Amino acid sequence: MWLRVDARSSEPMYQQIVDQVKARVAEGLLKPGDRLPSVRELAGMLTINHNTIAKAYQELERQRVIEVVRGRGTFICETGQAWDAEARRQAMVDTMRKLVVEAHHLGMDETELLRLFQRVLAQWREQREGET
Amino acid sequence: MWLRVDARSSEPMYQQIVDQVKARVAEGLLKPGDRLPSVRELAGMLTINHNTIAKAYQELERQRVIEVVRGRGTFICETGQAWDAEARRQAMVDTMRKLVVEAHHLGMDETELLRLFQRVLAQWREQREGET
DNA sequence: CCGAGTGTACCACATGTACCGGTACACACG
DNA sequence: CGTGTGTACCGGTACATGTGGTACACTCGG
Repeated sequence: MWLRVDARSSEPMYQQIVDQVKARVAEGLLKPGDRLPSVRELAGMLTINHNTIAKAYQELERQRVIEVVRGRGTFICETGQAWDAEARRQAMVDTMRKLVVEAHHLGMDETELLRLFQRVLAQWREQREGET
Repeated sequence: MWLRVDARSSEPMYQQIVDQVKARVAEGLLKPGDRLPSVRELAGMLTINHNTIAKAYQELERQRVIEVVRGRGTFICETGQAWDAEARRQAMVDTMRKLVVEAHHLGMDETELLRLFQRVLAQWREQREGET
């Protein structure tokens, strides 16, 4: 199974689902048109309430990751269709700024920070190619 | 004044204080040995409760950003003394991974993402040099 | 020594919100 | 109509946040 949730995590279960689905899409394991399990089906698999799944799906739909068709199911949709792209891009910049500050407090050089980021990018590329 | 808090922000006020102090330190506007206002003094300036300031200071002390001397005040201490450096470094890696996923969903290439990060770094360096 | 100023440790309380579950409803398809 | 889909609503629990107040321990200068 490509989905796992931990009820004891500090991160809420619905958020874990959101993150994992987004990651699978980014990795290419979930492609546009693919259908996700129904809320009750997935709830049964994970033995949690279907409302928790529904909340995750609603968030994913808000982010234009999935498309919901009442009575039929939910499907992965094309990427790059985000309506709030500019706001989310700005949020990424804010996150990066915080990374720079945090790096400084950990005694990391700017060069080290950049190298770390490049390493994360490289690992991502490896994993993505390995699973495809 | 180098500190501003917004009570209506989704981010708690004590967290805003923590982030801003850390940013000022990283920028070099606050240097090791500099003294912060007392909890009651800063509370008066921002017209919020002293307990909120105390919470921010405790968090800053936990992260080894400031040093507390009972009866004297709080002072910026040297950087690179973090005790949980490894855990915080790992948290940075997790943040970077999420950035990669988010970039993909916004239709950003890995090259674009890297360039954006480099630009943030460059802006940071400019601002830091301009204010010093 | 005393007092003012410092951070700290409590407490009680109100507020808002996140989280999750149960139930019932609305829609699509065959 | 029945089954399967997502959705809306309500409620309970828990937690985070912020406030106000009080008291305590410490440092320093008078």
